[in-house]
Amino acid sequence: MHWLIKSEPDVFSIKDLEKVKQEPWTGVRNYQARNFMWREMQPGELAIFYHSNAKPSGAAGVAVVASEPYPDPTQFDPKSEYFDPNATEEKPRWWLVDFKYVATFKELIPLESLKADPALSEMLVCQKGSRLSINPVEKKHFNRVMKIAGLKL
DNA sequence: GCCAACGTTGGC
DNA sequence: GCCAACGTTGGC
Repeated sequence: MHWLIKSEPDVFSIKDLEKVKQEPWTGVRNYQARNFMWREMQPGELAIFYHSNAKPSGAAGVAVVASEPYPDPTQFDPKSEYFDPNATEEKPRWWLVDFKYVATFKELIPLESLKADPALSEMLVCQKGSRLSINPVEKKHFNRVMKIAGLKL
């Protein structure tokens, strides 16, 4: 499976990922998104790195799943904004994987362009009201975005 | 188990 | 900053 992961570039951008090389995807507090990381992602699977809440928002690059799932450490940290008082070390509630940097697109592909492409009309991120921070992406959609970006992996 | 109230996401 | 969409919470 391929994926799309959203991040606000003001908080953590594709450039930040390039700098640190690898990053634990902390702070996901949505069960659907968690389940994708916990139960479905396999190391080596590729993800479109998407900039949300940006000017403009859009597909910015590519990352790769770089770990097995493990408990999100921020859920146990009372000082973290992602602290969850209902989570325990014995029974963690939130799981994550690491992502490793793969590539940055020469130019960001704005959401507007993705939406304008008939080949991507069914891609989740193009749907109205799509809020999920981690989306599964069909291979044909992933390949299409790579083609638009002029990227050969 | 229903649903109103509330909170968050994210495009614009 | 606005607001549509939609997830979560909590009273009943």
